[in-house]
Amino acid sequence: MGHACDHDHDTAALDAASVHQRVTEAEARCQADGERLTAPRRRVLELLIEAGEPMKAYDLIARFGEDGQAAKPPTVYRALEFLERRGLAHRIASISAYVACAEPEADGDPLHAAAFLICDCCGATQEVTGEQAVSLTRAATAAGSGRVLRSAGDH
Amino acid sequence: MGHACDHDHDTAALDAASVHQRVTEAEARCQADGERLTAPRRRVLELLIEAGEPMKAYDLIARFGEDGQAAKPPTVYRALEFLERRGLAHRIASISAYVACAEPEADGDPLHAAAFLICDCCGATQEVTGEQAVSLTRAATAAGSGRVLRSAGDH
DNA sequence: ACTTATGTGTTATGAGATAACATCACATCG
DNA sequence: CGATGTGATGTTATCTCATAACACATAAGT
Repeated sequence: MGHACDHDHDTAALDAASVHQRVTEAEARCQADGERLTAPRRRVLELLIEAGEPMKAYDLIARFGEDGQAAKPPTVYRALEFLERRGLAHRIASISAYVACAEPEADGDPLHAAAFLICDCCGATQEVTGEQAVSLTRAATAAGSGRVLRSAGDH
Repeated sequence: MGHACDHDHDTAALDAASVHQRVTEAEARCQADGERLTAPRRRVLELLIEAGEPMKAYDLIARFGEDGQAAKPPTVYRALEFLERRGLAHRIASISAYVACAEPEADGDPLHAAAFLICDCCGATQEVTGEQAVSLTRAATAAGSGRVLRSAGDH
């Protein structure tokens, strides 16, 4: 998901401490819900948060091991499935990529609706939720200035 | 995309004559725009209209030949790319499927925004456009009664 | 007719995702 | 403590989805 354009997006680059903090918060939320943020799940979440942008599954697979060792696909796909279930990550089907949720605790429901503004020229994304998503969807459609992907969770 | 549930969706099953009519209309629109609805493109559009529901690319590939002969993947993918470009079909990334556009002439822009209500239990879909899409997106999100996928064309 | 655009046919391969099965960790209960 | 059930992991293999690359054909424009 490399950027290759001259304009700017407000990318929230995270330092190591912030990444660790967000992972720890996620762990606390899982424990509170009686779920286990196990090692591979934690590792995948960490990679997603570090990246700060959508990542391809096979990039996660390649980066999984501490020493540059790749993981086996099911390891990462299962972790992603868990993270999605817990509302900690989203799959963006239109670009076959995965991204850490920007606001895991935005509302009571962890499976909150999410929308993504995806820059057509460089792939940068921004997540929005709730009513904001609806109005941004409308605005983006009117402007034709990008793709908007919106998906609600299963019932 | 087989249905396997007991409830009903208003599926607009089309007879052969209606299919033919819609293909002919599409052809007329293409000619008017200086585009060519060539044989493979026409065939793929016909398959999509006949189906009346989203179809997987490889199902189209399998059904492509008149005599049960499969097509080669690029043949169908190229046709789909064309149909999408002309606003005659949509790709539904969340389920990796393709569907004939329900209202190719809904507005001036052939690349109109489209939204799909996808039944989580049987996969039945319904396309909506324009402002209706926005309000249905809102409603479906609130109800949690399905997936909503919305995408605007490139600029 | 010549040339350029665009579309097609074909082979091969890349990218994304999951099925199936064995094994392991852990909580719970007898 | 040990048995048992449940959920998570590791591993192999395979499946589905999609496109690259190249040769050939068929318009459309001059």
